[in-house]
Amino acid sequence: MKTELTEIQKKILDYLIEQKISKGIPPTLAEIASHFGYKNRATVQQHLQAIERKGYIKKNPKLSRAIEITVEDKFFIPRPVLGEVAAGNPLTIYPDAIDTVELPTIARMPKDSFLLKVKGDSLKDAYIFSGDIVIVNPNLEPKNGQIVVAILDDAAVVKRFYKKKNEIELVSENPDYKTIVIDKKHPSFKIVGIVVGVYRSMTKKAG
Amino acid sequence: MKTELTEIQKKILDYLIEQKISKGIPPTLAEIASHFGYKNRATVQQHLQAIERKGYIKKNPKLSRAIEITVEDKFFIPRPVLGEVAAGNPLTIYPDAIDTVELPTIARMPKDSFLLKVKGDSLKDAYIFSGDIVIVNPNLEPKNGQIVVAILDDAAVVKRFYKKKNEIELVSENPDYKTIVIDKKHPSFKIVGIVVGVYRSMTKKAG
DNA sequence: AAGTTTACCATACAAATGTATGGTATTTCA
DNA sequence: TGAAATACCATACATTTGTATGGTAAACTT
Repeated sequence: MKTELTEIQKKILDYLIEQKISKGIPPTLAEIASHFGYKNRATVQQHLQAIERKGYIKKNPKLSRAIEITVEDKFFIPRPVLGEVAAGNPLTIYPDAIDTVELPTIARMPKDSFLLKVKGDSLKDAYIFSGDIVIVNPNLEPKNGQIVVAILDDAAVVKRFYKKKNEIELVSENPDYKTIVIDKKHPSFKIVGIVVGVYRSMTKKAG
Repeated sequence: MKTELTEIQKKILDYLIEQKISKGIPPTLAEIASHFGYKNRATVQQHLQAIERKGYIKKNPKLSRAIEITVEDKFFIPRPVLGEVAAGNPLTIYPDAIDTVELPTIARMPKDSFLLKVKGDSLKDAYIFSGDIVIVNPNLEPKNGQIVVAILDDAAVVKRFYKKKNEIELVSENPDYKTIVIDKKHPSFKIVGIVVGVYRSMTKKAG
């Protein structure tokens, strides 16, 4: 049976998965060491041996970058959904996770991103629908035309973003909803982040 | 602009793509050399330089296995499209053959599921669009109404599945496309898997 | 109190790896 | 006919890489 990983081992495994997905190739020992600030590769080597002993990875001896990740269930990674966000009219973000989705690893977002569940159909024409999960990155500067999550008077909306001279426009793709225009100095307005991906699970609805 | 690759260069690029998809990591020079029967790595080295010069790959100097494939559409190898394959084929019957997916050469992603990129808009009303990536599970029995990936005479389609008495119906959500009806005994028909999720990256299009 | 696991460090070394350089033969093209 | 591109070969070399070995210190069992 699989033993539990220690915190550090977990972090290293996470890094392996992240690198494999984002860069396409697993890192070398040296790269892992450098990322975690280790002064030599032997430290990493020993951690990998521990992780392998516990059955989470498999190493192909002598070959470079030949770390195989054997926790295949990890194809879907459970992630907390932080709240619901309105595509139509504003809705509140809950402080705690309201749900969990199993996100495919391809959709694996940079660490700083989070998930929100979309309610409403105002982004219909941008191909985002009620029930979809949007992946939000809070650390990107919004560019005109991008879809953003914004907070307006304590409620969150998903809209297309346009910066004008003195104000910001939040546009719905669906003509049924009016464009929101906000003065740049509006006190309770804040861009939460940019929608970098959309995921929808099909397993429930079978019709 | 990109220059044409020679036959051998093409074969090497194909091998790079195949390895990247099946093994997860690009091969080393030595591995390529051994696969093609070259006696030394310098030969491969020169071919890679040529391929890079022509813009199909990018190499990260000094790092092992650091071959980046820059022709990203090639990540999914296009399979013949129903309509085009046609030329005398019985398949020309189905006029909506334009709707296809591109199958990865070796769809051997993590154990259970693999990814397909959707081309065409026949599933528009099921909220799946051209460019979306669908996650396919080959180990589930298709139920009526579920969206499946099927192979029909060397081309792959994504459609909603309905089992009738003697035949199988593959229905497009988009009324522009006609329903495909296949006899259950059709020799070259095969269900590849069930679509369990849809993912779309928003990072590229910015308006 | 003694043993084990975890978490690092340092040094050492053979093999793997990418790269540089120079050479030969064939084909392609102006 | 001659230059250029292609397709190989061989040798050489500095790094990179994986791995082995030995050591220290803290934390956690038993």
